[in-house]
Amino acid sequence: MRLNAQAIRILKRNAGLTLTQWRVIALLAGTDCKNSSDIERQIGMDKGQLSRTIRGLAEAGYVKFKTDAKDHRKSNLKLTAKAQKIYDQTLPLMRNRQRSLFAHLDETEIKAIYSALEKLEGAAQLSEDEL
Amino acid sequence: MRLNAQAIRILKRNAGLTLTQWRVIALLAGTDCKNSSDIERQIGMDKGQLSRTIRGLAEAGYVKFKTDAKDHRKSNLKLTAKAQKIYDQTLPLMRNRQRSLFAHLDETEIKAIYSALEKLEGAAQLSEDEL
DNA sequence: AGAAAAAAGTTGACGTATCAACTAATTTAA
DNA sequence: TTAAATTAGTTGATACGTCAACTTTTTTCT
Repeated sequence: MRLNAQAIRILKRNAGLTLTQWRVIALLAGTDCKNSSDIERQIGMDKGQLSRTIRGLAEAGYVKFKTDAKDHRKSNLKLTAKAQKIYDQTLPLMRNRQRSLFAHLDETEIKAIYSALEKLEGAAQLSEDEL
Repeated sequence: MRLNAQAIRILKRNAGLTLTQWRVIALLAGTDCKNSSDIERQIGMDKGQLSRTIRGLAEAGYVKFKTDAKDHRKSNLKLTAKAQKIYDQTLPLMRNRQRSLFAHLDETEIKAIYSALEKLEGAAQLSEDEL
């Protein structure tokens, strides 16, 4: 989407990260998400893509993972210091962008968008049989 | 996007087409677009993807193309009878879907969405320097 | 306890979006 | 008229989104 083009450039130039890499790092840094499934639940991202993204982050030295002691299916993720540093540096940039994007919309518009998108998603989930 | 999931299923099941293939066929059938650049201008689709989509359509026997007599860079596209038939069969299905999607939104919401998306696109095009 | 179901992750496949470099043909402008 | 710029289209690369099949481990149910 064009809407993300700016974010993508910022991330690439300032952090050397892709958008999905950023999202994962941001969730690990800023929420209590600990493993792949937590992230999946939080943002509804595909398991498969998540798996590959995390592997990429691990290979690039941004996360380490260790199998959960109690549930051997899970592996708990932890950001490295390197990742934490980049996160701290990059977050303000992303916040600014977010602000400047939504600065052009008034409250009504923002509400309308969210409500309309919700309805559209709902309608989009009807099965074809009902058409 | 999830919003397209339904369209994708309809196209796959009823026409054996992908979404981009459908879009190209629909433009060739329903507008005066004649070549790749026309389509590009009409829906802002990427040249490269367009080129590959058209090649795919040609290989599947949906379009034929012939170099323009006056401008040898252009190739004029023409739907085959096969494509035209599928288009005629599929258009009603897609129209129904479109209607049922937007049926859930009132006039105000639709306007708000369009206006908000326009503003967002505008804001998204500012260069990072202005942040 | 043992079978069946569910959850966590991995991997493969395909489609879509975007950017960039490139060739060939045409237009423009010096 | 010739050199430079533009336009049409192709090809390669990378990222993203979604679906499906599969393994391993845990939970549920009887």
